[in-house]
Amino acid sequence: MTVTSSLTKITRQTAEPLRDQILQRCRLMLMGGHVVPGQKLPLRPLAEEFNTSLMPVRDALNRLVADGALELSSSRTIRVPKMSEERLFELHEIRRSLEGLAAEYATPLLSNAAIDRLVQLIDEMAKALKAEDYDRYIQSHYSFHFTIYAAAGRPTLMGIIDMLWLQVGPWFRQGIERANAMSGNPNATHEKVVAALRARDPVATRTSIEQDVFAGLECLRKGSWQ
Amino acid sequence: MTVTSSLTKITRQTAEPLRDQILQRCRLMLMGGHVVPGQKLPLRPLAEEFNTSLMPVRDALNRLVADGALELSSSRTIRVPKMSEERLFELHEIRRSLEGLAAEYATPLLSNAAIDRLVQLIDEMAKALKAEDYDRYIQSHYSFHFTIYAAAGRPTLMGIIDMLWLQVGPWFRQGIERANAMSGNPNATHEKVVAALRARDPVATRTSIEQDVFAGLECLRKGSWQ
DNA sequence: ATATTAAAATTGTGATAACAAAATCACCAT
DNA sequence: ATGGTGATTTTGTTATCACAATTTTAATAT
Repeated sequence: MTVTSSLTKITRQTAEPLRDQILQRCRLMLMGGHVVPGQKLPLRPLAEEFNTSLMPVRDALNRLVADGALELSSSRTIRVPKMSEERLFELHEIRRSLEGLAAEYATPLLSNAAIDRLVQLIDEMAKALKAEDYDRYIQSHYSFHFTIYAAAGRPTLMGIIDMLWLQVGPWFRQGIERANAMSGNPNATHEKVVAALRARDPVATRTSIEQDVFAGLECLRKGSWQ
Repeated sequence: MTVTSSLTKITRQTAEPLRDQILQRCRLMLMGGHVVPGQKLPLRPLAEEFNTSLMPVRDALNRLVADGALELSSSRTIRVPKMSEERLFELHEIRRSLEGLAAEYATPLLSNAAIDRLVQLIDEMAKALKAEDYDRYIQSHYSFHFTIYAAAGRPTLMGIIDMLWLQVGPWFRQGIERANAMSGNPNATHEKVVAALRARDPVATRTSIEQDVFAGLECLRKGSWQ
């Protein structure tokens, strides 16, 4: 039995440290929901799957612990955190505040071409939902939001938002899957965001992003996140 | 020549990892402004000063890099970041947003005893300024703010705020020293915060904390942060 | 069957060593 | 003095190993 499913080996590329390659892999696993809350991530089995020594795995996982995406249990084993209703709520409060801020700043700065791309991404999300291709949905959804946040030109702010997404990641997929089954429309708020951006109305953009974040919270809190 | 001034050695305590002890030391150095922006922090000399091997130092410093408190230069040496006016502004935007949020939530939760303690801390800050004891000022100032934020009962939010303070730390001291020389009164906003808390007025608390954050920014941006 | 306990395996932490890349220094020519 | 050039040192990264603590497993007694 492997720690994670289907990991291809890490190969030594000049310049890029193994640690960073492993970190990127782990980030994708978390963001994509390919990981079970509460699951242990022991260093040695992971290192064996990646075909490296302990050290780069240790570095990558410690980084994710620092970001709150993983946690050190009482006995120091590294685990995917479980979610409490309080933590879920808190994460979305912070998300609302910071993503609203980023969206507001992005409003005058986003190019028309970028806004067109947002429309494409909304379409892609809808298609992915219909096809129940949740990996693609999650990818498009991430692109939609971070296309906006990147335009704000606030690297530290974007880093923190990214950190928050990483913490919500493991629960996002199941929330989307359930919402899709219940035939809700997770794209309604996205269209409001685009409309506000088109109108170049910073406050409206902020408000619609805030609504989107809280719609996402509702989506998640209806399920079992234990 | 040593990397940092006057570091006592780290001794192996059962239970607490060396990494965490070193991390705590480095955090105090950064928060206290006992570190020069742009300064290199090479692993081996630091490990020698702490009397440990590379590994726990490496872990602690990598953690601080993850938090944005230190940076990896192009050639991978770890350094105390320099500050640009943009980054300073961005950090304070985020601080305003999140510390305002935390203060608002703390308003109904802070005990009367805690509010009394805040008044004591304001007094302590004033005395420390008069005595030009900036270490004590920084300590009291930190306690003042985080007594409030801790009461909000939002651990993730507090962690992010703490991370932001760590990033501003190296410039905070010189800002305070200069403001003190110019005989400004950095405590005026603190008294407004206490008044708002006494009145149990969440919006007023938020507003006064936001004002305090931006007063702090003004304090810093007047100087040379390069 | 169930609880207890001891042995075995597994875990993260930390030390040491090897390595390549980068930075530094010394030396020399101009 | 100044600029270049090669040798030396210093750097972070990674591998390997030792260790104590925890977890798991297995055996035993009730």
